[in-house]
Amino acid sequence: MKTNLRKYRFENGNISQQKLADLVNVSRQTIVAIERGDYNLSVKLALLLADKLGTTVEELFKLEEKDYV
Amino acid sequence: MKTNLRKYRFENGNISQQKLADLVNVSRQTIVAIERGDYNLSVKLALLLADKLGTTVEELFKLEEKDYV
DNA sequence: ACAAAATGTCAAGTATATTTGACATTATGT
DNA sequence: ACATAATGTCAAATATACTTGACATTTTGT
Repeated sequence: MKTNLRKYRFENGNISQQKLADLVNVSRQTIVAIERGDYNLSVKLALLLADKLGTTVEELFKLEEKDYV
Repeated sequence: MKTNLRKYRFENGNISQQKLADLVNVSRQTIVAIERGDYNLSVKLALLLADKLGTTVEELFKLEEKDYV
């Protein structure tokens, strides 16, 4: 699964990892892990992130070939 | 988090839990748990379900008041 | 140049998503 | 009425999301 969380984090207020983490109530390490990719976060967190960054889950996280069954 | 997976499952080809489970490669129990609600599935599975049911994650899963920080 | 903020990364612990198996109940088709 | 498919539910095991803490490196502002 690919993500452009980092891109949206910069484009949307240029917010720090820590600040974003606080906004959605997770640890900074979780944000780091998500940005690093290959991290299958929960849909609730994905919805919160999309909400705070003013976008959609589909825009923030994209399935790759290997993800489809 | 609220879900209308069940509604979409019926409206979209009237597919059985087992068949949907097979489509996204999880066990039927996982589908049951998701439909029962209060189940925080992974975003990858959410994206797959939305894809197979021809809708979006946002349409399939909605945050509730208590989910917002 | 210096201090402070932001980021990268490792490791160990806790919470919970997902699986497997099994059985009971309810719906559906013939 | 009967067989089969679909669903509800429980319990135990495994995989993994997420946390906490700690330290090093890089970036940014003055």
